[in-house]
Amino acid sequence: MAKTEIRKKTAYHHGDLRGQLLAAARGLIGEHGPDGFSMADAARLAGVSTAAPYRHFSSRQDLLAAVAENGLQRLGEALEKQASNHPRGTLSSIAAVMRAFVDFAGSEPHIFRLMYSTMTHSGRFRELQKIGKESYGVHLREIALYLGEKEVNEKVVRATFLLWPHVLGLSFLVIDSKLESSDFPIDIDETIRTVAERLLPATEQLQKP
Amino acid sequence: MAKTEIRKKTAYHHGDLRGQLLAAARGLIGEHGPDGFSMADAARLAGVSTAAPYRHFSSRQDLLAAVAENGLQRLGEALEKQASNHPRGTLSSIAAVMRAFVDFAGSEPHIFRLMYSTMTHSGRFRELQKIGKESYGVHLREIALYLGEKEVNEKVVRATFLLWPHVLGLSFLVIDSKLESSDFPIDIDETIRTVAERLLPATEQLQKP
DNA sequence: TGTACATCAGTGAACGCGCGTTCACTGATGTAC
DNA sequence: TGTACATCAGTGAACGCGCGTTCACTGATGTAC
Repeated sequence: MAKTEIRKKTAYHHGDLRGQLLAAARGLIGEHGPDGFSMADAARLAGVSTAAPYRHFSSRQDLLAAVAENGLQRLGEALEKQASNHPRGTLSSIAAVMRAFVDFAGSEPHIFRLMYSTMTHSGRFRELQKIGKESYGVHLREIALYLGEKEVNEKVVRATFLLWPHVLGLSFLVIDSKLESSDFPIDIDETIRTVAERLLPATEQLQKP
Repeated sequence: MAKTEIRKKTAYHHGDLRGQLLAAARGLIGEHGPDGFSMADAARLAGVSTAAPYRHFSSRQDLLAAVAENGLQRLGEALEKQASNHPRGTLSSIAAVMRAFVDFAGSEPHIFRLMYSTMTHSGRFRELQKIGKESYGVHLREIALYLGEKEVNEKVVRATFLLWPHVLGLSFLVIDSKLESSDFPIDIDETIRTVAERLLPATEQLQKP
């Protein structure tokens, strides 16, 4: 009985077709971008008829959104993992989380871009935003710990919004190889550390108004 | 003769079809995103046969790249204009340029995203990068003036790369309405000023290694 | 100024293509008794 | 445990569609003499 339930989830007719389609889509998008991905290709890659995907995803958009969702989830896990490699709530854990974010963008540029553009325009906006907050939540938590705050209050949010844009921007610069093609070498870790050191103390200043 | 030369550029058979196609593409992309734009639609909007665009753009990709190029040019002009509204090389002119960048992104999200994704993947990479540098150049110049440097040297580039990611990141946050949906209100101008004030002095520190 | 020729922007019809999606179906798995 | 029925994941063929692009063409404009 227990065994049956497991099989129901992991191996039915085909195995885990939903998962395989997701993986296929991830691969195709990762290589050729969202435009270079088609429902038919994904089906072919999974070794299945072109109609099969519609048992698991209601449309192409739906599968695309699932890929974005999956990316956000993996991003969240990557941040969590890096955070756990450092003493919590220190400058170095904050920097590590920032760095992990940038690295994710650099290693999966197409997926990363998809994640951030799907957020805006998908019908699954809310779901995606919820998951987005999970990865964003890692930042919030580290900064709350660093500032010695017990909850995510206004101060913590403001401090996070001081660092967050920088991380996002760095990510896009990395994707577009702007740092490499700069006339002078830019060290990402150094930049991140400087930014964190300089900006976190500014939180007080921001709170007044 | 002079009149003839002018007409040659502005009004031939159709008028300025190239310009009208560009405008049509801009409109379509601005409303529905790059995916919601087709060569046929652009031609229809310009009131012309579906084959006509190919006299001016060799392919869909080519027209897309032209839209991106045009966007970068307009962005550069917008930055220039804002800079000229403030005393040069001051914190307020730097902040104004940063703000203008974010505003552009907010007012033309699809075009903005296209600009930054086409940069990476178009065959016209180099042209786009050159124009990209024109807008980036406004930042560089203001910061050079602020730091009292006579040329764009390493110090200036490093300082710019300390602010630049922040601007880019803020832009994407604005596009995705992350600032509005934040639990606490975030003031863009305030954020920008704080970042500039805190980060510019860090340039010295960065130079050592 | 007038005529003959060259140029080239825009036409309209057509192409092949691959895609997203639908449909009635089949057959393996799960369930009730 | 065995049988009859229900479920539903995957099939394979087909659809209509709009698109990007090509082609031989036409006719207005520009140019040489």
